[in-house]
Amino acid sequence: MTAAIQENPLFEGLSAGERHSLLVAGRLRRLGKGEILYTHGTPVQHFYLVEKGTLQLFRTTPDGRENTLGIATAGQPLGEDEIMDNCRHHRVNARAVEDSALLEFRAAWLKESASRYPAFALNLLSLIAARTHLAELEAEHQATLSAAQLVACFLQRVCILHDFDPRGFDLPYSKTLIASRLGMEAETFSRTLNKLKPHGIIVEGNHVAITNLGQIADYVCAFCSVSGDCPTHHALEAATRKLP
Amino acid sequence: MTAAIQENPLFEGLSAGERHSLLVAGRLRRLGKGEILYTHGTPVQHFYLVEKGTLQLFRTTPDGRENTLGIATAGQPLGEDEIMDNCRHHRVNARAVEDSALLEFRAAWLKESASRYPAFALNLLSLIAARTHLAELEAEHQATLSAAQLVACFLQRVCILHDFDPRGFDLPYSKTLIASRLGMEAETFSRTLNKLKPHGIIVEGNHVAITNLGQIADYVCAFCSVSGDCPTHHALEAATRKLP
DNA sequence: CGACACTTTGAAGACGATCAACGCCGGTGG
DNA sequence: CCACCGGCGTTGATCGTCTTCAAAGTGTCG
Repeated sequence: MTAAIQENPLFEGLSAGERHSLLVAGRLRRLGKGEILYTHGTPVQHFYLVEKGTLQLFRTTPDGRENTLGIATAGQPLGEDEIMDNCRHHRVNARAVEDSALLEFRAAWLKESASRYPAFALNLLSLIAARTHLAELEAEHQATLSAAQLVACFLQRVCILHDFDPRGFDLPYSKTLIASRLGMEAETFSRTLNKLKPHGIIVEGNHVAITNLGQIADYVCAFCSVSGDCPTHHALEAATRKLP
Repeated sequence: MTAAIQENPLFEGLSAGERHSLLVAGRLRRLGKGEILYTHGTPVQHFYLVEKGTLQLFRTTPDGRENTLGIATAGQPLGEDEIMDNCRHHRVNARAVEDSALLEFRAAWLKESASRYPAFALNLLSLIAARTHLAELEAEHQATLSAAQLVACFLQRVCILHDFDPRGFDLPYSKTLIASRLGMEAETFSRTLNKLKPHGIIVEGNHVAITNLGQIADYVCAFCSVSGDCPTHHALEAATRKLP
C-alpha cells in the first residue's frame, strides 16, 4: 500500500480503523503499457484508485478522432464521476500509457461508503467539486487562451503536480499525449514550445526549464480569470523561493 | 414555493417531512435586472436555489474581458461547488439578467444537511458529478468543434432545457449573452446563425426553428464523443415524434 | 537492419478575432 | 413631439492563428 493511497485526501478525517475497513475492500489490479482498463459503452462496475503509473482517459468521435480528457497518475481516483452520476455505462475509455497498478473497488462500494461515513461523503463531494472547477476552468482556457498559453499553463501544472524542480525537469508523458490532452495538433504543440522561450519557459527535446515566473504570469495568468488566485502559479513561486 | 424547488432532484428520495425541514431554512431573496448577487473574492456565505428568473455566472480577466461560465435558470443550484470545494471566497460573479427570485440558505446548511441525510448527500454528489461531466464535455467541445457546431449544440440544449417547441421558439436570452457563454465574439455568433440553415436550424431575428434533426446529427453530433448517447439530441427526437 | 511510432519543419488554407461602419430600437430629456 | 443617446445586432475587410497535408529526421524495439 503506497502513500498515494494511504494519505489520499479521500480518507482524511477518518480513523485508522475506518480507513482500514474501507481499504480492505480493494483488490490490486495491474496493467501493462497500452492495456485497456475499460472502454466507452461497457458497464460501470468499479471504482479505482491509481497506485502507480499513468492512465489516459479518452473518447473517440464518430469521425475517428481520439480526444484525451484526462491523464491520471498516482493517487487519482477513477470512475467516481460516472458512478455518482448513475451512469450505467462508461462514457470514456481508460488505457495505461505505461505499466500501472490500481486498487479496484466495486462500484456500489463507493455509494455504500458515502452513506455509511459522512466524512467520506464530504471528502468525495469536495473531490468532485474540485474536479468540476478544473473542468470549467479548462473550458474557459480552451475558449480564450492561445495554444502557447495553454501549453505554458499546462507545463506549470505538470511541474507542481509531479513535484519537479522548476529549474529543470523532463516531460513525464509523450508530446503526442500532451498535445491531445490540450486539444491541439502535435505539430502545433511542437511549434508552440519554441515560442515560449521569450516568455520564461525553455524547452529542448524532452527537457523543460521554467526560468522566469514573472514573464509567465504576464504572458498567461494575466489572461486567465483565476489569475491572482492560481494555486499552481503560487506553488511555483513558493517552490522557486526555497531554491538556492 | 414553486415546482422548480419542490420537485428539485436534490430532494428526491426524501420524505415530505425531511424535505420540509430542509426547506424551512431557506429565505426568499429577490433581485432586479442587472443586480449583482455576489462577486469574485467576496466570502462564500450562501447556497442558493433559483426559483425564477435568470442569473449570469461570469468571471473577468485582468485584461478586462468578461467571461460567461454559466446561465442559471429556475431549479438550478448556485454555489454548491464552491461550498463543497471549501472555497472561502467566490471564484465567480453572479448577476441577474432579468428580475429573479432565489431561495437562500447558509453555506454551512449544505454540509450539515449532507451529513444528516445520506440521501441528500447522494443527490448532491449526483448533481455535482453531472455538472462535472457537462463541464468536461464543454471543454472538449471548445477544443474540437467549430463556432457553428457549438451554436447548433447550444440551441438544441436550450430547446430541451426550457421545454420549447422545436418547430419554433424565441431565444430566452440576448444574443450577446449567448455568444459570451459560448466563448465567441458577438460578430462570429451573428454570422454563424446564417450558416446553420442548410444544417437543419433556421434562425430569423430572435426566432429559432429546428427543422431537421438528422442534418443536425450529421453536422454536430457526428463530431462529438457523446454522439449516440446524447440525452439532449434524444430528447429532441422524442419531442419531435410526439408532435403532429 | 528494418519497421514503426514519435517529432519536427515547411507551405497552404480555413477559421475566428478584430476594427470599422451602419441600422435598429427603447429610453431620456429638452 | 422630436432629437439624442446607448445598447444591441448585423455586415464587410483584414489579419493572425491553428489545422491540414506533405516530407523528412529521430528514436526504439523486434
